[in-house]
Formats: sequence, structure tokens, C-alpha cells
Amino acid sequence: MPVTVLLVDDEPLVRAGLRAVLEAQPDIEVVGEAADGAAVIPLVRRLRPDVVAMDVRMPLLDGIEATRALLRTVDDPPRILVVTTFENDEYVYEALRAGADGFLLKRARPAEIVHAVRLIAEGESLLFPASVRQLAAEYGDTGGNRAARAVLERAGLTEREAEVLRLMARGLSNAEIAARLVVGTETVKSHVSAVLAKLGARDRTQAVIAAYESGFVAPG
Amino acid sequence: MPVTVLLVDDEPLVRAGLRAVLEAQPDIEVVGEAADGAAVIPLVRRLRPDVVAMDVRMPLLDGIEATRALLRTVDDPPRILVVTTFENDEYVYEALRAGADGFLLKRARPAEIVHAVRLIAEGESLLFPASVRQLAAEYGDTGGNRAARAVLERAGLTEREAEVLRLMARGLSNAEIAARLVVGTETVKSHVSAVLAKLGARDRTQAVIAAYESGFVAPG
DNA sequence: GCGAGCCTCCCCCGCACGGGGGAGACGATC
DNA sequence: GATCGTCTCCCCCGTGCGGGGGAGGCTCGC
Repeated sequence: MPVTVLLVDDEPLVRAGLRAVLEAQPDIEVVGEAADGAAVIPLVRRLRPDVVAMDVRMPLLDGIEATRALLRTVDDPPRILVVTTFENDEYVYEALRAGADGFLLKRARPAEIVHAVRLIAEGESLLFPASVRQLAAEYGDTGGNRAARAVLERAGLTEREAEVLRLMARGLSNAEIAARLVVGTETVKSHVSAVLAKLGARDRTQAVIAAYESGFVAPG
Repeated sequence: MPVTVLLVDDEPLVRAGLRAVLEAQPDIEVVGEAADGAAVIPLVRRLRPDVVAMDVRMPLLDGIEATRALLRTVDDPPRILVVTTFENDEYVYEALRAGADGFLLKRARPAEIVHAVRLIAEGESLLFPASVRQLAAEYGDTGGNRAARAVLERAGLTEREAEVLRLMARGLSNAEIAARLVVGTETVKSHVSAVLAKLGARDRTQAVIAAYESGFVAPG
């Protein structure tokens, strides 16, 4: 009976890579994929994977928050392997505090990745902060504006407000947003004001910056 | 006759992902992989790929140096698509200046990655953000990597204007920028207007979006 | 010397933006 | 039925923003 794995990462490329690496093993089966933390819980409920390979930096709900939510709301939760690009100790500790069972760098070799998944599935934990620290020093820690991200995630934007923010982040004026959403400009102004208040932004430019910095919208 | 691609990335996971994405296409063939920039030149000599998909951050020889070396030492060099995780102004400029033909984020969707490889193979240049491509059209460039370079350089921001744009992208108002730069607000307004005109932006929000989309400023 | 480009500052002017209120309609929840 | 949150729309009002001009001082290179 193979180890079943759910992949959670906002980059399709990474998901494809993980899938290729893991499915090359006869005893490991990738049973599903999710692109953000918010989609994880229902998927876990349905697929009941043994292991969730979870990215840290994701839109909507990051890996750490998703881990917390998962362990809090799901009975008999899967083991969680946090997968990330390059890390600082804060992330390691935060992830472990949140209840993750292991911690792995994307930079790891395929054999290490496979090994990690097997270990985690067997109930072992896995972490190597030494190599993490070394890599962080080697490549220079870019950090990331976690403050802005946290703000956005905990801001509690409604669906409509998020929609408006997305359009703001595409450079649309209030009038253009109104036309796009088929509502009045006064309505859009209300939503924009709500977005600004919730994000702690002074104007739409700052709101758009927060959207980019938090990963709510991505360049490209 | 399929497009042949050489993958150069120090992360096996990313190579596996790219391979999975690209080989799903009947007209694209991955002919080889390399884990660092130093291994690229002999591989290119032997395999003669149409396109090299090259990571920026790599041990031994980074993607920019490898690009330079490749174009300097190989006859009839392949087209070079720089693939990277984080958008960073220095990298964009440096990579294009080194002679890369395109610039792509790893977080791009599979369809975008495939599209990028095809475009590059056809001799087009590619800058992932639409706004930059738009600039290319506006400035009447003929395509090719010279175009890409020229666009970014000839987008023609002066040093001062670039400085103002950076501050705009940090959410500062005109008055705050003026205070920071120790000049009058009217001066800042002049610079901002120049930036807007050169970027084809209607307001500062669109300018900041362009800054993010072009990699002029990077999230995090 | 002279122009070109850049940085600096100034004027007028229209308007989109954002703050601060309020309010009706609807669905979900209790 | 009552309450809450969301979405919708409205009012007034001040101002920061951006367009369209112009102009002086400075350092370049021709």
C-alpha cells in the first residue's frame, strides 16, 4: 500500500517537479494538488493523503497558517512536510510550532526528497536547520515582507473587496472597476475604502504595493 | 522538427518540473540538463540546442556569466531564456545586457513557459510583463534581444526619475518623496510626470504596477 | 561659445480620489 | 423574528494628483 501525497504549492512548475520525482517511486503516489493553502482542507478531507507536501509562501493562506488550520480542523490529520525555497530560522520554528513534521528545501536532491517523504510517512520527523542556515547565508536571505503579507491575510477582505483589489492592482480606476463589475462608482469607492482601511493603506497605490508584497497578486 | 531545449538549473526539482512541462509538448524536446553554469558550454557544443533555459542563481557560474561566456565562445549560439525565481532589477538588466533573449519567472504557468520557449525559439524576444512588451512596441523596436535591452535602457528613465519611481513603489506621496530627496514638491511632480509619460502609465498606481511587472522593483 | 540634457522650481486648472457620514436590500445565522 | 455581514448606492467636502505650460542653472560634449 503506497504512501499517498498531496502537493500544495502555488507554482505549477514546482508541483510538476515534485510529482515527477515522487511518482518515479513505486511506493509513492501523488493523489492531488492544490495551488494555495485555502484549498488544502477540503482536499485533505476528500483524499485523506498520508503526507501533505506544503509550500510556505502561497497566496490566500500560507503554509504555516494552512498547517495550523489543518491540524485544528481535520480528524486524523496527515503528516505535514513543509517545502520551501530558502529559509530562515523563523520559518523553521514557525512551521514546527504550527505542527509540521518536517522541513525540506526545494533545492534538495530528488533522492533526499523521496527519503524525506518516506520518513515523514513513517512518523519520523525531519529537519536540518544547519543546512538551512548555510544555504540562507550562501544565497543571501531575501526575507520577504512578511508584515505586509500577514496584514493582507488577516485583513479579512471580503470576496468583493478582494476582487476590487485585484482590479486596482491591474491599474484600473474606480470608474473602470465600476464598469467591469457593473456597479456604480460609489459602490466601488465603498469597496476601495474598505480595502484601504483593512490593509492599513493610505491610498490605492499603497494597497497595490501591499498586494504585490504579500503575493496576493504576482508579477508576470 | 522539434525545438530542442537544454535545461540549466542547480535545482533538480526545477529541472524535473521544466522537463515535465516542456516534454508534454510534441514540438519541444529537452535534449539535456546541466546543474551549473560551468557545464553549459561543452554541453551546448555537443548538443546544439535551439534554446537554453537558464537559471540565474547557480553555483560555480551564474546564469548571467554563463550567458556571456556562451555568446562569446560559441559559434551560432543558442537563444537564451533566463528563468528565475525572484524578479530583481539588477538581474533583468544584467541578463539582458549579457545577451539573453528572454526573461521568465519560475512561477509562470505551464502554458506561459511553453509559450516563452516557442517564442524564443522563433527568434522573438520576450519580457514576461505585458507592459514591457507594450513599451517595446511603442519604441518601435524590431524584436530580438537587442530590442529587449534597448527597451529597458531606452525606456529612458533618468537616474533621478528612477529614484522617484522607486520611492513611488514604496508608497510615498509626492510630498514625502520631496522631503526624502530634499527638493520641492513641484520638482517631484515634474519627475513623476516624466515617469508616467515614459512608462505610458496614466497614474502613479499604474507606474508602480509597471515597476513590479518589469522587475524594476521586486516584492519581498 | 553653444546647444542638449538634466534637475530644479513655478503658474493655472480640472478632477479623480478618499474620508466621513448614512441607508436600503438581501441572505445567513441564531 | 431579530441580528449580523455584505453589497449596493447616496450625500458633502477637501485635497492630492496629474496635465500643460514655462523657466533658470548646471554639466556635458561638439
